[in-house]
Amino acid sequence: MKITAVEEYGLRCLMRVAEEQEGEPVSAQAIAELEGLSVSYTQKLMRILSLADLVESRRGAHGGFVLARSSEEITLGDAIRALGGIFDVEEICDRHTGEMETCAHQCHCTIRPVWSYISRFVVETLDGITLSDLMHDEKTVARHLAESSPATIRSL
Amino acid sequence: MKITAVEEYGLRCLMRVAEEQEGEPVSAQAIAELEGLSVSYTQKLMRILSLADLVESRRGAHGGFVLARSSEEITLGDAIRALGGIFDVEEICDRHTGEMETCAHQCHCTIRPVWSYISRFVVETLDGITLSDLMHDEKTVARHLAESSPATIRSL
DNA sequence: ACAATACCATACTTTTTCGTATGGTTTCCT
DNA sequence: AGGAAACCATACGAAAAAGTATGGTATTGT
Repeated sequence: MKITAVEEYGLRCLMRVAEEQEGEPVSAQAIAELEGLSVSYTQKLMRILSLADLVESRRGAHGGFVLARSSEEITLGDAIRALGGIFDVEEICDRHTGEMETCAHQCHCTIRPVWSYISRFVVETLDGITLSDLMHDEKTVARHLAESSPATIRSL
Repeated sequence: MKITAVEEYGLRCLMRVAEEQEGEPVSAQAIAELEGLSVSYTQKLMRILSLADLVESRRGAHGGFVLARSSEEITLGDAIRALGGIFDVEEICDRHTGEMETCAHQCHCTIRPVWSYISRFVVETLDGITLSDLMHDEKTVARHLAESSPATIRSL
């Protein structure tokens, strides 16, 4: 179970835009320097975020990217979904080899509810954290996590 | 955030061995047919499980694979760790591009505790479920998950 | 107007993961 | 003994992901 490069770096880039205090656009060039990424790659990541309507782009001199909504209105869940998404039970079961018409476990799959449980937890956790939350220090975020215990994960 | 093919199929193959009631070895050929995988690929997956000491192999006629321990003593966490592992915060931060000596967020990384929290939850959940648990029907597993709410996830 | 800045869109290369193929070794059975 | 069953080890090819490059378009400022 892995976090992809696009998710990891894309989220970092998004945070750089969110952290801009004056509301000025942040250029891909600037983000690339801050994160140690190439400008090309940064542009690619920003385009994904732009197409997902998480950031708005401004062309031309002094252009760059600004958040499409306030940092309180964008959750980590929004970001991760845009950048690749969280695994889903249906997706897992659909990825069977072509030799069988349908998932070998379709009728009697006991692994399914485990993935379902975990992915639900992850989605709820990420949806409960906004970019604004992340702009505080680690302890604040940790406290926020501990206090926001997902309640619905018990209802399978 | 994705579950890899090796994790998915490897776990299924392991379950097929666990489900063998008589304690007879299950051949890669037999597992391949049950799961709709090629024999080659199944062998590769079983080798991973074998090197991780989750299964033992028996060569020769009537050979195959048996669990190295009882199904009560092998957890999903053991299996996933053998098959690729769960993402780790250190691993994420180490995967920065070569242009910077160290992670751009080293001193002030607020995303870190979120991944830490999630990975901890996943590890605890998977470590709390044995292959034996999975050999019951979905409802049993679901109930088991709901009842075994990880307690330590709050202590960051 | 024109040059500089910066995003846009797509194509390309490299790396990793996925899956297959092959030749070899061990064990069992007759 | 000898052949068949089954794992072992590695090499190979295909597909997906990661990352780069390039030519183009829009905006700003002089």
